[in-house]
Amino acid sequence: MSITIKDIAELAGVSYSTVSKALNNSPLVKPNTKAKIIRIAKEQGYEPNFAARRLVQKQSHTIGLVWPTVERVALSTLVTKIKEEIEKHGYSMILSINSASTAIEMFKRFQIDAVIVFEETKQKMDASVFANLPIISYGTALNNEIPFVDVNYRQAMLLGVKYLVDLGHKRISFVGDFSPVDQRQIEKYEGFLEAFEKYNLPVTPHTIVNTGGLDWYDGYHATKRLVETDSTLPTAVIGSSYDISAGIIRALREKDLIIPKDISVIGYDNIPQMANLETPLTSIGPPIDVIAKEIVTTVFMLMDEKDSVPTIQTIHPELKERASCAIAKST
Amino acid sequence: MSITIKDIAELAGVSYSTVSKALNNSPLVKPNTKAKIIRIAKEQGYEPNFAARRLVQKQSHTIGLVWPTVERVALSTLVTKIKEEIEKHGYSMILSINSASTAIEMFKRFQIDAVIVFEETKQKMDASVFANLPIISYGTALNNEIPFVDVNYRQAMLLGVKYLVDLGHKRISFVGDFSPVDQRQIEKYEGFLEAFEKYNLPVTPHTIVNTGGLDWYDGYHATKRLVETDSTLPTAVIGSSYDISAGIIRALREKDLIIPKDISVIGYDNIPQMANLETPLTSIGPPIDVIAKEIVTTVFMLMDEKDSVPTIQTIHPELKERASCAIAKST
DNA sequence: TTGTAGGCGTTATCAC
DNA sequence: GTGATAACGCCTACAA
Repeated sequence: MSITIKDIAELAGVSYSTVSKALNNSPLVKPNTKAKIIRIAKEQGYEPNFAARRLVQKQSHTIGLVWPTVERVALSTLVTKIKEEIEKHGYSMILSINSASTAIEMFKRFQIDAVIVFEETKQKMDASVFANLPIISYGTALNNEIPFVDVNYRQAMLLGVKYLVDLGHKRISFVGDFSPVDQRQIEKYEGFLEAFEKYNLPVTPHTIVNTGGLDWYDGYHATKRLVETDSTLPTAVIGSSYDISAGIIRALREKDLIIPKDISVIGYDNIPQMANLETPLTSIGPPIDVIAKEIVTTVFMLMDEKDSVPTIQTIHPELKERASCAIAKST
Repeated sequence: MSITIKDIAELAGVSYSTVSKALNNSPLVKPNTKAKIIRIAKEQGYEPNFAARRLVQKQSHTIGLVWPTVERVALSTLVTKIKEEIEKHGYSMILSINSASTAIEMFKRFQIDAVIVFEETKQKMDASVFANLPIISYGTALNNEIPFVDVNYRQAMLLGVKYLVDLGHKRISFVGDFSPVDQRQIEKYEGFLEAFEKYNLPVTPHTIVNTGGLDWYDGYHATKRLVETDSTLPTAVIGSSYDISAGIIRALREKDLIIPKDISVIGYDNIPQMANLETPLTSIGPPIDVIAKEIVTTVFMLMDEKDSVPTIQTIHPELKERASCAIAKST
């Protein structure tokens, strides 16, 4: 049996309410007694029982994050950033890798104050699961009732294409995966096509390169195929994710194509790691910190007053210049 | 204010202790009343208050896992397996990406029943933090007082080298990272050297190849350098991790070396993904499921009776044959 | 400045 | 079968 404030009260010769006050650093207790009580508590290795405290206080000051797909790394940087952001608000973050409904069930047991969901698949979730629990989703809209932080992928592609066009590029390739499962990949693809039409770019056999996967590996192979054909190569390439872009760079280098002299490259995913690739990569997408901040801010808004939060919140992308793009050679 | 068993009691015209029993499906309450109570509870959207329950029950049936380095993927498969294993015991798993002491502090607030720690750095942790809390660490020994699940990396290397020697190989290279920070990498390296001496293998300029990092990337470059020298190539290579091995395969293929005809390869990390590489890789190390099971079993032992658990528990490696090794050509 | 007492929502132990 | 009632450990008026 662990030690409680009653035990301490006895040892200190005061009532346990005094102990409670002292331990909560209330100004209502004489410094002397306070010091004494605290000392005794330390000596006895007192550990507050949070279940009891929460029973009366109702708040855990903790936010739960549902992240069923740990094995896909892409979000790990974001998770870390979100944690930091949450801590700035004086809250803690806890993680579950279960599916959304199981995780939320568990979080409720812990009296979590709010939930952020990263679930990839659009799942039917009984509304009772998240009834009067501040909850938000990122990536895929979980449910039409749950506020959702979205990224404008289309606009990101537009930004990238425009940038390249302004540099004089015309033969631009999109290297990405468009498995129909992932809405985000599809939007990037569609965004590229839109931009393509908008700037009236010439269609070549290489305009769209399907990687068939999201690993560096997939980007590498796809690009390898691309550069090994006889037809005229693109002067610029847009990679649809960090990993894919890493593969692209590798494949281009192996073909002795100098970036950006021979070919320009832009990668999606605005994360610091882009700077550490073989060639520091100019990238598009909302900076990871911005996404984190947006998500966390929204969650706290939700906790304050549920109604003031829009159902969909869209984050706009930026373009970060690094060393992988150059003016197109006049051809 | 949410609804409690008292409210339900009133609506059902029974005492709240009866409601409690009914909701816990006690056989001590007449089916009729039970049904009625459950119906009312549903109607009212009753949600039990777990803080209150735990105040009396002391158990949360949840195990906390401390994993500060999400951004390093290597462990994610293991985390998932551990979660599954824990669920087999009817428990849940929850994750924190904070440092061990912060995470444990938080877990205690949630009345977690036990803790598993993946922390990479050996940190001084005040014993009071984990006083009478079942706790275990994996990877690096956290502290001499905390039970620790270890992997016998040396033996793994011995296994790999022996296997190759039995196939007739003599010129064997070790491609790995031995940054002094990571004890595990060092042990792999040392294990290789031991085996090397044991079998009296000839030292060549390529016996040891330092990758200087743990990414596929690092393995790729190191191997590239290796195969591009003029000196005689090894007939077999051991890669010290999954990612590094992926890089090795890539580099060998680019040099048009056929695996295993021209060169045999073994990779450390006995995970299913090894089968999906360009060449399915024969690998060494404890199967990931075995590690998970070992960790979880130990944790539950610890919860049952703290004293019966050895401080260090060592898991022994296995060798999984796939398609990357062949008999050495007689030279 | 300190102590008393009621309550938070459950479960568990008794009586009835 | 059902109902009081006492914990569980803590917080917070309010009383002293």
